[in-house]
Amino acid sequence: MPKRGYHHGNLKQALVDAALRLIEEKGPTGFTLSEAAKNAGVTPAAVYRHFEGREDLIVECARQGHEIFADLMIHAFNGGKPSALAAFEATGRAYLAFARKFPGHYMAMFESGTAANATPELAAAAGRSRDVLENAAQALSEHIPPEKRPPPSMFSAHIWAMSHGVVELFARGRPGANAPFPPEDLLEAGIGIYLRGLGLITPDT
Amino acid sequence: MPKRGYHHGNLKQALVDAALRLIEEKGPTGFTLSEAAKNAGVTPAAVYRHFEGREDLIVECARQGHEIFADLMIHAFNGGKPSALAAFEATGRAYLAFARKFPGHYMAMFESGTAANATPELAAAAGRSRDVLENAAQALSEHIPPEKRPPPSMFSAHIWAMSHGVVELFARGRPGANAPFPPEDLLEAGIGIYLRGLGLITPDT
DNA sequence: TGTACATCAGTGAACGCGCGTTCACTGATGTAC
DNA sequence: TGTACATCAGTGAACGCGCGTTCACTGATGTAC
Repeated sequence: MPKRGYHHGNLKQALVDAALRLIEEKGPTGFTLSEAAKNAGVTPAAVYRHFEGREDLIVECARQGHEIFADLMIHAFNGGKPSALAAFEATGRAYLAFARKFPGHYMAMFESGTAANATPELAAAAGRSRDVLENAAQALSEHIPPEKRPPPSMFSAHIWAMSHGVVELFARGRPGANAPFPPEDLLEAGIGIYLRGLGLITPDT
Repeated sequence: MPKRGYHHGNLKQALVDAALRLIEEKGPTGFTLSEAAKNAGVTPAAVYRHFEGREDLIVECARQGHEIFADLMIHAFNGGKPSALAAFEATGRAYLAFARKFPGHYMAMFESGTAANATPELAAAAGRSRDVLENAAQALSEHIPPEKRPPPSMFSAHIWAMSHGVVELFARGRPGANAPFPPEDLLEAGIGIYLRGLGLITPDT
């Protein structure tokens, strides 16, 4: 029901959406409160009815991102079924899918320079998505021969680092960036090699 | 010889240094031309004697970064001695050492959002440092059993992605970021597992 | 159903600020003779 | 060595701009009776 009179109806979310679009276009620091307000069809001053200021708006973007992220990852992991390995690989693919599908959220979460503990709400959401990753690593870790088993948190840090690196270096529309391979393939192959190094995939697989 | 009269003497480099310090402190977009000029003890207008503008100054920072980077990596690789593997691992460590020691350069190169081909000089420097990485990967790649040998450019992309990811996620002084391990150890272990997955390290090593 | 009124969610004008950039200028330096 | 002069490398004032934020305000909505 798009009334669009004096009152907006759902301005808070409209501002978040506008901010996300701007972050996606110009990066987290290229976005301005005034422009977000304008894109939402509203005066800059109206923003202060819903947020404390510019920073607070970015924090809300990041928070929503973490919620979506955690949900997607939980769904992909699927309780470790059908196998710990398959679930783990699905989780890796979900990471990249999230970065691709929600670039504004991704940037707000990991590239905005906002402290992960800016607000209790953000800290909680960020903790939740970190836990998902670590749980997936933990579950898989039990299938690793003990003598070559790294701590699960190191394990998940490796996967996270490679995923993040692929996103930043090869999955962005950076001008002049020549992605040698589709990022999905690149990441899947990289994780595959890594897991083989842990003895989780047999050489003949 | 610090004369410091009306003429500065080496303003161009002083501006680059000031810009790098600011980028390091506040990120690539938090830096302003005016502030860089002030830090170099000079009027903003003086910058235009040496650079076309703000963007041009960042590009020069990135260019110098790529030169240093390539030199360091070439030195670490050391022509593949004493062994392709050892040289490769030294190169990986050099990557992280560079990011740690020259954070301003690193950010200007990889996080500033400037096109890699903004100027021919920058493109040349960036190409040079990319080639170093790929050559190291190429040399090592010949020791991989052919049936599990990925294209060298994919190989180097994996290592680069993991290195970059470790830098971004765990080696920054991000507030609220709890690095579970020293980044050096994290990266070394990660690359070790990856190389084992390629059959380059025997399980007993 | 109608009216009075409190509350909510916007407006729009104003502010002070620092930015990037331009311009005519001037002090310092280097060179020719 | 001294002088005239071209060139270089800076100054400082000015500009227009968009920013984040504040403030008193007002139109729209919801609720009590």
